[in-house]
Amino acid sequence: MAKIVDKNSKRKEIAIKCKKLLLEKGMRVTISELAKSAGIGKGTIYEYFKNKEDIVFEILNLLIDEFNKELLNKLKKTNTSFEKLLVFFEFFYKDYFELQKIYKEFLAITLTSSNKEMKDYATKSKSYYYEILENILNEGIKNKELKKKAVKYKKVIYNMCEGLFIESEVTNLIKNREKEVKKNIELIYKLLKKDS
Amino acid sequence: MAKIVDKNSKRKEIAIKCKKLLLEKGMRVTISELAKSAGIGKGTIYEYFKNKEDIVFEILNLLIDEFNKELLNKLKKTNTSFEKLLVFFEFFYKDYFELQKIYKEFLAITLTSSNKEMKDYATKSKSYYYEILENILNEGIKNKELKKKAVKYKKVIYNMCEGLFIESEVTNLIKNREKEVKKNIELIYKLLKKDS
Amino acid sequence: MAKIVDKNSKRKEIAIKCKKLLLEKGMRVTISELAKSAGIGKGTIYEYFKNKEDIVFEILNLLIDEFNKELLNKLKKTNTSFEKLLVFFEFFYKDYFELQKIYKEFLAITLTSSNKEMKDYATKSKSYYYEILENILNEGIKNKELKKKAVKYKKVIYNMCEGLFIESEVTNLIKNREKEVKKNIELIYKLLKKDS
Amino acid sequence: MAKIVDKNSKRKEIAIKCKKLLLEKGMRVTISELAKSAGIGKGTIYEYFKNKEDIVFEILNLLIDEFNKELLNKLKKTNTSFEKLLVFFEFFYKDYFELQKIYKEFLAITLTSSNKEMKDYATKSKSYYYEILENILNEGIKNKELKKKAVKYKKVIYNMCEGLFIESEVTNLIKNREKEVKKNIELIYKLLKKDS
DNA sequence: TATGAATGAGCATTCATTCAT
DNA sequence: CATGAATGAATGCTCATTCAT
Repeated sequence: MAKIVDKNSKRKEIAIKCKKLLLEKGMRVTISELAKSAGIGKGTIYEYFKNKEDIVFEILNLLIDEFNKELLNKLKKTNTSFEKLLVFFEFFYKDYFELQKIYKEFLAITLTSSNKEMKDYATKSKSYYYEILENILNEGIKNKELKKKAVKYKKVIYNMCEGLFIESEVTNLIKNREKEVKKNIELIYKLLKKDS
Repeated sequence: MAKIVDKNSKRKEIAIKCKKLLLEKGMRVTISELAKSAGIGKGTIYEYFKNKEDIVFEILNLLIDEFNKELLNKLKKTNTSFEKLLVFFEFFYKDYFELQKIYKEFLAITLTSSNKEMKDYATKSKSYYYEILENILNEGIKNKELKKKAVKYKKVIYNMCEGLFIESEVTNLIKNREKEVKKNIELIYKLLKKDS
Repeated sequence: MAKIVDKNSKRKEIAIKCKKLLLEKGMRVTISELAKSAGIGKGTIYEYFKNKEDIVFEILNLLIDEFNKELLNKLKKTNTSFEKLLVFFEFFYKDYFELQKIYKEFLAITLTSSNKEMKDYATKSKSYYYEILENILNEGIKNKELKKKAVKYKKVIYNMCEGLFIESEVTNLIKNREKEVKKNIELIYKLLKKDS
Repeated sequence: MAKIVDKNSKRKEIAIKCKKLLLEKGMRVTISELAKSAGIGKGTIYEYFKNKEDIVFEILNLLIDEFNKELLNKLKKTNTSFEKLLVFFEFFYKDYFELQKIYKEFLAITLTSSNKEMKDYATKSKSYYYEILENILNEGIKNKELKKKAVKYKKVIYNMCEGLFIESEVTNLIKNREKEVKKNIELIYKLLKKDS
């Protein structure tokens, strides 16, 4: 009998080994490079992944899973809803520096190609963050920190931050992204604060 | 001196002739195609433009200038600051449908490559829109439609819309983009209205 | 000795299981697919067959054996030598439709690669058909249907049909292959008929 | 002004330079090899040919044109229709040795892929040879060498030879192809001779 | 004996850019 | 000034075969 390999765990294993290179090179990384960085042959990649997109996607998933786990951890350690909001956004911009590069590539690809799987993934992913945001806002409402209608503003808040991310990547208008994000969240927050 | 002016006007002339093709084919257009559509030789492109980016960029400029001109026209025909806000964003999403395709590609490129010129351009461009937005908000304040602090929210408003654009392109979460944008602008607007 | 017999019968067994797939996919079938269709591992193929050619070849043998058996059956049911001639050729063109696809691929490979085994096989196979044809013609002579020299024309007859097969596959000149073959056999037949 | 090149004559020129290599390597030749053998860059091939098939096809055309020209020359130098028949077939088998290899590849390709252009070409080509054959037979009839109905046998004759070609390539049954062809043509000829 | 995981050679094609004319 | 012919780097993917278990 031949060695039996758990295809799924091997996928993960390869993905993990390729993580660093993808973060360095972005989508421009070649299959050859990925294979080398994983210490396997080019053909082996195709034993575990359908095509280049498939492996890049797997690594992306890996990174985002890590990110989400840590995000939840960080959120637990905060008290007020405002703090939570800040953590929510600063986390991505400040702590997960690596992920931003990939996220940019992900955005770039999803904006130009119309890959259904990526779109589905983005949908699922964004829904997840909306949920977290909703929970934060609802908690704030419950704690009398925020007006009742605050929860309606989750899209405003999230997309403002997304927009700021784009702005900070695409223009020279933002010197200090963390400050800028904080400042604008504060602005919104002021309007949503109870008794403002 | 005369030469430089000529060079510049020829640049414009070529760009104008290539406008349609760029809108059709997006950034994937080839130099050969552009040259043919301008009725000139491939080599001639390189007499007037440094490289492919340069010409694509020139055409982009042209398109955005047109867009801006029409935007100002539309804004003149509106009355309240709220109307103006709506026009400001709907214009791009609804009326300038073609431009969106290019804009997506522009975003995709600027997000991944770090082309200084494109960044400068995006900076200039965004500043310009911020200015318009500021004017709208100031006018609203002057007309007692908006609270005094409303003007501080220009970044919130703009980037929320940018974020919504991304969301509508990248996820399946938005069925009707115009409605969604309107809804969220209304939400912000409520908070910024005088006596809200 | 026993082992060798086992090896051989296992070869046949595998070949039988792969028959359908080869007819479906032609020579472009992959070893993986063949192994799967035989319900065995890829490596096991190489226990029983030297290489891909070897297994494809074995299956081909199998198919042609079947063909030959049925051909003889059909021939038994005919009376005149002319009928037999028609059956002989129409059988392949009309009844064994699937086999033609493989035969074409077989021809293509044997024409380009110079595989000794395939050549030997083709030699054996063609000799066999020549023999059948010779028998038919001799019978016709015995029955006073054909001139004595008719048997010399076996190569003329056979290869004319082979040539017509190629023509019908490679050009647009033949609309109805069966008719064309019949027509040309008739032409030859007229010349070979006793008292023509 | 740039150097102006007659695309069509350059095509021919490249094809001529690649002729030898194609004859040596057959369809398995690579674009790189062809380019090198023509002393040009790989990309230049694609300036003059749509794809690999296109260039191979062009070279094939070239070879067959040469062949046809020489064939007509040879035919002029013969007297009786029987001689002409022999020349017609021996020419290909004996004199145009190179062409056979390519013809085999051509057959192989046309048998497996269903390239419309190649099929059209084969149709045109075969029609041309049928015409020559028809002329030979008609001349023989006019000269009282052949029976009137002889012309009907052009397909029989041609395809018999085609079949013999295949047989000689694919089996070991034919030691001396020229003799075999001659023998079988003689057989047919005897039947078609006036007063046979 | 059976397996299937691992392998890597092999190849057509595109296109921005250059530069000789 | 204008041209367009020439270029060649760059890359994803397949699949027959091997061999460790």
